[in-house]
Amino acid sequence: MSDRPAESCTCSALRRATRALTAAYDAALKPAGLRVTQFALLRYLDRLGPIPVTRLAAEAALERTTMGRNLDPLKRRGLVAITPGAEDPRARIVSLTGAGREALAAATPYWREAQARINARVDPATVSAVAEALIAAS
Amino acid sequence: MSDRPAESCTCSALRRATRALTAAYDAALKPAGLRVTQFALLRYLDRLGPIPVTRLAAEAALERTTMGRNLDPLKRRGLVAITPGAEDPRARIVSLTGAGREALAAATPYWREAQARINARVDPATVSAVAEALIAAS
DNA sequence: GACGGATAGGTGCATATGCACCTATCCGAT
DNA sequence: ATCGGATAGGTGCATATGCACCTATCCGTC
Repeated sequence: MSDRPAESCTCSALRRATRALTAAYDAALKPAGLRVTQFALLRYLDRLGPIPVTRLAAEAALERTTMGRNLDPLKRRGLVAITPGAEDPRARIVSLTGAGREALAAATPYWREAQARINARVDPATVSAVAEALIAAS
Repeated sequence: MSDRPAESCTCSALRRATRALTAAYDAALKPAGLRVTQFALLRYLDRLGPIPVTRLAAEAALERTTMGRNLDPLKRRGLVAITPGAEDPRARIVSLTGAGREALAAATPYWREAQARINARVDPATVSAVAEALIAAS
């Protein structure tokens, strides 16, 4: 057991903040039956349209296999559809279903509420700047 | 598929930054055979001394059961020991073993290196401030 | 001393994350 | 036409995270 005040770990501090923030968003989205990760994924699909898994993963800066698995619960609930690519049969094209679009629309007000609550207390531009700087520095 | 530029999700941005930062720290700590979560846990134990799981979880702002499971790989590798509490037999007292102390010491230079690299590029005080503000706002 | 709420912890389940390794297909060079 | 590297994706494994629900023990009150 050491003495001396411990220098705080930048990474652990950020992980902790992310846990707290994720819990807040998840709680806000709970009535819509989505987690913030799932909501973000549906939003990507809405913005990008039908897209292969690997490109979707690149867009979200997620590991390819992670994206594959994150799609599973949405697939199971019928919010996204996965079809083989027309040109390249290896590709799996992910797209929003009607139910997915509805779920996204239903969840968006809850997300906006969470977003507004947080953004009112912490300047979102600052958060963005810090986040981008950390990504660049990593 | 909507048009209009998408307002970026504060939570997703932070999650993404945390993934990147965690990967950087994990890579830095790889020679020491620890992940940043595990390193942070060993550091807590070093600072706090033998401590029951629930209190350790509270210190780290982690869910109690999450802490229990995060201890598993460290337990398996003999870096921490878990003994029943002397006064309260329900309590499980977690403590650093000799091997745990050695692993912590061996990993610390790698952690410092990662910490220095990041802190040189992103002001750690700003990161701390943002992290704390987000925790308070959540 | 017995009862009942509070407290310490564990287990099952589900999601989130990434690595190592595998298969299948594509496509350019020969 | 074929061969070999590149590319799309999946699976197994391990960790990280938290919720719901369970047991065991403690302790104050009667």
